[in-house]
Amino acid sequence: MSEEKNLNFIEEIVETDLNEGKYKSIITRFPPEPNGYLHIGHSKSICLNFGLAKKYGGSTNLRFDDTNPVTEDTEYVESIKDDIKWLGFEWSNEFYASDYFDTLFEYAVTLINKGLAYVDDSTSEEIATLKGTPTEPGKDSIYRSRSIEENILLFNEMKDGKYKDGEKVLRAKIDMAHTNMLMRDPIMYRIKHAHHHRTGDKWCIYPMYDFAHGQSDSIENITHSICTLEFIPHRELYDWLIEKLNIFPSHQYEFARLNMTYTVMSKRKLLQLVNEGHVSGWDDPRMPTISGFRRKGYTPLSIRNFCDKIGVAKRENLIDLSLLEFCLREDLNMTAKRVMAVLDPVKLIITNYEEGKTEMLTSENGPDESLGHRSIPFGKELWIEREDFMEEAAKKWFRLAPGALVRLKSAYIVKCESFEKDSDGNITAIHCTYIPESKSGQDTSGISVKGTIHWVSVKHAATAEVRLYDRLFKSENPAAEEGDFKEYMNLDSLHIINNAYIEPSLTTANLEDRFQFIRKGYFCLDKDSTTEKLVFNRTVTLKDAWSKEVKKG
RNA sequence: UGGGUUAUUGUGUAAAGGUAGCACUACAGAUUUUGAUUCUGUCUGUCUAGGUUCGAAUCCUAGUAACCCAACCA
Repeated sequence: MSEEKNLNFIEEIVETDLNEGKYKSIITRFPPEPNGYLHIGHSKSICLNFGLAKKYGGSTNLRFDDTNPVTEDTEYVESIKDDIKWLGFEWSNEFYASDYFDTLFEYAVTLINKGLAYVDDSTSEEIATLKGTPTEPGKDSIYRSRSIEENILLFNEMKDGKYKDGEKVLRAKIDMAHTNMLMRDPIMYRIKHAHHHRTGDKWCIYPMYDFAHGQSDSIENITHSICTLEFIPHRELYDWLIEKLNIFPSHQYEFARLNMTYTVMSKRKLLQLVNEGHVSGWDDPRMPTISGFRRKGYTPLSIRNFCDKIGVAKRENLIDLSLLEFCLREDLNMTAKRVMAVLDPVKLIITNYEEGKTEMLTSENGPDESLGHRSIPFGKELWIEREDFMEEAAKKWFRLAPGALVRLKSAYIVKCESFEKDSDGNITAIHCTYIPESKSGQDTSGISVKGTIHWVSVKHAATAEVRLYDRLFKSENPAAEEGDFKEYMNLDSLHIINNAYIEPSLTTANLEDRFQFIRKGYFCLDKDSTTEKLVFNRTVTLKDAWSKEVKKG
């Protein structure tokens, strides 16, 4: 019945559940821990969870998994909300695991009363030792046989702050010889005399992930609790707790997390890059964080399309960065306004053009008519790109060289007559003549040229700082390399151009605007911009067939 | 050496016993006032070995490889 739909395995599960009447509608959740910024991997999960609810008419909760007060902060809560909104999703409810601390405490008491939980006074080392290894069974703690009454008393004392951090824990009583390590009497509660960003100092005991997550899902009537592969072993415990507590049976499903070439995706590693100053912050445009991509000029649509294309499955993957860039260019190509900017300038002088004359030329803002037109000032002296001139033309060279003709975009065809060099051999000026009949849009010259180059009028140019970003890592998969992942960083990942020349229309650019600097790439204004100094970030380069031609030799 | 999960072209993902498809990448060509875009075309694949079947990526058996699990993290 769904032959042409090509559903992913989770959509198939949802459709089956819906068709069989297991649920009337579905509820999913996105459950970040507020201890860091969201990255592109999270956007896969966000698109999956929110996308599922949208597709099947359900709803999605945003739930902060804030069970560890020492690593969490409201700064992260705010950034996470911003990122999800920016991506274009709306949650039905904003919840916190900490909303359920009272309920969770009652659940723990229930388990104690059923003889399924006990207070253990062992140190963490003792607990680790008695836990055994994957190949050897663990051993029971001497505290495992405490009476229900004693456990209730002790657990309440834990809550009341009678004990110091680490003195006692509450554990589920399952099976110390279980083949699944997580079932060997997992810790449910630990003592942490720490200030929580939401509950303040109300609690000094906090539930572990396993004792909070499934129950939170259950409380919210989550039908499909979707997480990544490394949580597969947790599912058995997830189900065990729901069964013993006899609460709404949410179900956990696991998919493979996103990995991408030339970057790292673990929060720990990203935090390290920030803390050690390898990048300027979580939103450094080289970071794979959502805020980093946003600052770099990525669009929400491009990221959503990307998440759509990569699919959802259970095998380990390493997605080509080029697919993300394809999705980006696909979007930007349709929407970005075309403008001209010269990043590495050299002066071009039109010897037969009237001194001091300014001509306003009309240029289209993009391939789509709806983007409209603008006028650009043209004059006798122009800045052009240094790399668009070659003293001795290479084969298949379509740009400027002595004697060669080239079209100045939206202006005239010029012919290179001569050039000047300084004592170091650098080109300092190029002298051309222009063909007055070749004016763009009213060309009667009958001349056709192979190359078109961009330019900015010297007299009218504004200046700007332009930041060119490259991949942060030289290795395709730095996390999988030998040694420290930071050894594989690309030390040349940021190139700053202090004085690029930009066409005057760019001086009124806004933060949300997207531009294509013709022939140079896509750019956007950076938040560091001031009225005195504009700063542009390169979002992504254009595809470049010429550089490949050059490499071929 | 225990348990769990996964193997389809360079990458990712479809095909639920019946033509191995799609996208990205790469390559070639056409168009182009962006060496962009657009358009056309080309290349490479079912982890291995057996078996069942008219027919196997799919079912069976035995291997192999990768990843996850021994935090009072999530």
